[in-house]
Amino acid sequence: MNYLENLNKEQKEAVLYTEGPLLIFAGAGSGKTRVLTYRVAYLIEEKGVYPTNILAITFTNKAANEMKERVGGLIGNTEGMWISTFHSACVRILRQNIESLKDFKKNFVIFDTKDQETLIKECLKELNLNDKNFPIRGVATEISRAKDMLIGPDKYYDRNMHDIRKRKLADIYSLYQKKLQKNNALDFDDILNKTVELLEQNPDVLQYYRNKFRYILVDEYQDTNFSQYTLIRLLAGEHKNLCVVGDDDQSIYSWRGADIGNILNFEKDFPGAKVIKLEQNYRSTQVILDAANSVIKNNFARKSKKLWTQKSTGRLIIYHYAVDEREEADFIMNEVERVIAEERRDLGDFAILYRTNAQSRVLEEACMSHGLPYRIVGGFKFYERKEVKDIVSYLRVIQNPDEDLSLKRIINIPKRGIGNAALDALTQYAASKADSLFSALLEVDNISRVSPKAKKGIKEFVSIMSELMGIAETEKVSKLVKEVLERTGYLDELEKGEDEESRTRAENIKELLSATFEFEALNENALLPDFLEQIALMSDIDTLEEGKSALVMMTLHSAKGLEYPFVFISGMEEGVFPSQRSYFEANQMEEERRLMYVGITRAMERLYLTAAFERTLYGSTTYNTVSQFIREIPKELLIKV
DNA sequence: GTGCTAAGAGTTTTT
DNA sequence: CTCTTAGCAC
Repeated sequence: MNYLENLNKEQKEAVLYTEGPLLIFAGAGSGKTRVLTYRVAYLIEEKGVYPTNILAITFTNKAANEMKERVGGLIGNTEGMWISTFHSACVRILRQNIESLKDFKKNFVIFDTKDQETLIKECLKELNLNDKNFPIRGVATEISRAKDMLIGPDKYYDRNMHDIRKRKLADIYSLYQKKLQKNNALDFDDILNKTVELLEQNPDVLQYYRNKFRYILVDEYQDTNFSQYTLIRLLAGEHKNLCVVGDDDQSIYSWRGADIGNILNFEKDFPGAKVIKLEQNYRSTQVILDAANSVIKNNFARKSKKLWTQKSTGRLIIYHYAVDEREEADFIMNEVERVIAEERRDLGDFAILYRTNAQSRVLEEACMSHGLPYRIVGGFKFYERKEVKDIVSYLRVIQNPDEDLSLKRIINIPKRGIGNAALDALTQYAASKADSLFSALLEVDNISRVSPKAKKGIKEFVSIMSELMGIAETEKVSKLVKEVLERTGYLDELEKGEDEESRTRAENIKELLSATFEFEALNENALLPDFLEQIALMSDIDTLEEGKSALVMMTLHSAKGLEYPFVFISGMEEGVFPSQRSYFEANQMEEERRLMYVGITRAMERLYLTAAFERTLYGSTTYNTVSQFIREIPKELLIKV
């Protein structure tokens, strides 16, 4: 196989070592994706492994698609292989098997963060708890952390009996789970947890998938949480043909439950595991690597490794200390323009990174005033916009009429004269019959407390919905969305509005429609559940189109796995980066440092670090000192301009 | 039941 | 500072 010639000694070893547990420590830019894709190709072409016996897990859909493409490039096609994120793979397993868990039906929907918050709010109300003592986001995080650890409501209660507040939290958690079940909905965490539950409780299902996935690869293993780890152990526990790739220095998701211990303990978990370190970097210049190495060596909790390259020393790192954030942004834009003019580079060669999304605004304004085309990853989420979510809610009710949450959202959109009074009566009626809100709508004639006006509206709504449900059976998603827009009069109403806002909303709706066409072009026989799943599990970075000639801006987190010839890291100030909130704990500060390490190693040719003396963020002005991470870079690597 | 205004709360990172 | 929510008047 001639393509093995393209690999260095360690990479080759990693590709050829196919049987038994293998841990690959892959430093930034060390050709990790190349190893993974060659490994898959090698398994199939040389070892005669069936594509259907391969499971490759990545963290984003973007990474999964990239891997599919590259494997396809090596061996022709990737049919039969499962190359996907944890979440997509689990949804796929659950769609087949969730009914053996009894609590859920095949047509379940996925609740995003916003839906979760709405549901928790309902729980608080029912339990007479106020959101002062139980801030919704805080409760959501607490529940999510418990779920990451596979701790259910009962176990959570048992563990925290001594703590009055946490006992209440256990009540919320428990009610929250009941409500999810009633809505026939899973949140992000449950997608993983229910899969674990399914496999643990059904030996035959587990055996099926163990036999099916003879070879398992997991990318970004340092970012796995306990439930993902458990899932992998379940699937790989028998044959142990498990290859995990990761870099403890790039673990930046502990706040999401990721446990760096999973990668550090791999050799204990899988005795006899082979360990390979990839330290040769193919991405960056020596200067950039020296900076990265010297920053990360301040961390204690890590496996020692050192990136090196055969590339030239490269240019020094440019550090600019600006007066304020506007001047900082201006400096960046001027520099971009200068380099483009003098060195004939493309705008797409530049990326600007920052710690928080809130920092993007000034940069965006600067791009506009300089007339530079730009793309921002994240921040605004297309599918969380009001108008888009409205239409998606229609689709969700069509797929799963049990889902009260979306139903409540859309029942009076556009206005049908169904107000709170009617909704209360309906909710109570549904509760008394322990049935869904939708079923109460069908029996509205039996509910005396609903006004005639509301009854008329409800009947109208029900008839529209049943028509749409019929359409969903036979038609494609794009056609369905069109019908939703038409029959509900949603788009009409927006187009009547003369103001700017109505116009952008109408545009967003049209964008949603074109998203359905795109979806159909890529997924031939895909149906409504597939579409809803895709949009629910889509991450910001998945929407980044590559090869476009535009300046890219994103958070440091989003930038992981990407590379750009020119990288700017802005807001290099204490309190901004590292973030204020990381001061309390040493391991949080180490995580910030890893984030810095990730940021630095995105740069191929040149790195810029910028800070501002005065910064206005969230309406108040602060004066911060320069980030400690700049001081951790040897002076001789920096030029101050 | 709808629509407006005023006050209040929350701002790290996200599958 | 901005977005959301709650309360009030029609």
